Amino acid sequence: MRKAYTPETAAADVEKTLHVLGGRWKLIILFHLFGGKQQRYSELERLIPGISPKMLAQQLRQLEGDGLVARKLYPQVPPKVEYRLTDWGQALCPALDAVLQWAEQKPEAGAPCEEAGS
Amino acid sequence: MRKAYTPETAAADVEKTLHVLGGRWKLIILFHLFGGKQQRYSELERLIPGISPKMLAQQLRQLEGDGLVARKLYPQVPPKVEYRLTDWGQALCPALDAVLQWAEQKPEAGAPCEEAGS
DNA sequence: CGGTATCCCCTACGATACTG
DNA sequence: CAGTATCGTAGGGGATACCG
Repeated sequence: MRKAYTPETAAADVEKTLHVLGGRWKLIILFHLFGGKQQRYSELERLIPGISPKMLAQQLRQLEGDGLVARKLYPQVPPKVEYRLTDWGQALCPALDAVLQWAEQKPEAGAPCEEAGS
Repeated sequence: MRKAYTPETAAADVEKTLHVLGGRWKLIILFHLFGGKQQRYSELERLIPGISPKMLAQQLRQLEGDGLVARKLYPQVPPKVEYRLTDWGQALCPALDAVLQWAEQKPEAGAPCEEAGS
């Protein structure tokens, strides 16, 4: 059974969730990891033009801390680190798809739907 | 047929969409309008403790500009304004529900799922 | 009643230099 | 290779006062 939501609790829960995705680069990182892809730190840096090492590391740490991304360190020299999605992180995909589908439904600015009704 | 997405375009589209919901109070406002509810400005102010008139007006303007909320002005004195969701705004509900369902799936911190696998 | 206008602050973000 | 440390900035948000 689902939780019972009031406007406040529902909003707070969604807000907390969106905060997890709220970083400037997090979605880009996630989309580079969807589908079971594993990427090294330097690979992500290359795939995401414009990101600074500080931001990449920070966003990855936060995603890791929030349980979306798993970090695998190979104890060798030179160091090697791979990032992948956790099961839960991968499970984000359908939810984001729902968001995208909603965005695609947006009526054009000049569409007669909303204006006609009033 | 759905659009074709690369990691960049998908991330950018989701980002744009989440930006629409990104204000500090927007989700709270939306959840107070879901289900066809109409609310006056002062009613929203009362329903949302802590919000300042500036923020309420600003967030409503942005939601209106993004096409989620419709503003209905009754030209009378004293003035009366009612806010409701557009059809598209109401259609957000299932997408947010998908997000909430995903959030509810989050495994507990100590759960053995992720640790055991590696 | 239903808002603006103004001022201040804080945090996310960016650039750059450096390190185990 | 895979990161930290440090400094600087922009704008989103909060408190308050005022207006048609």
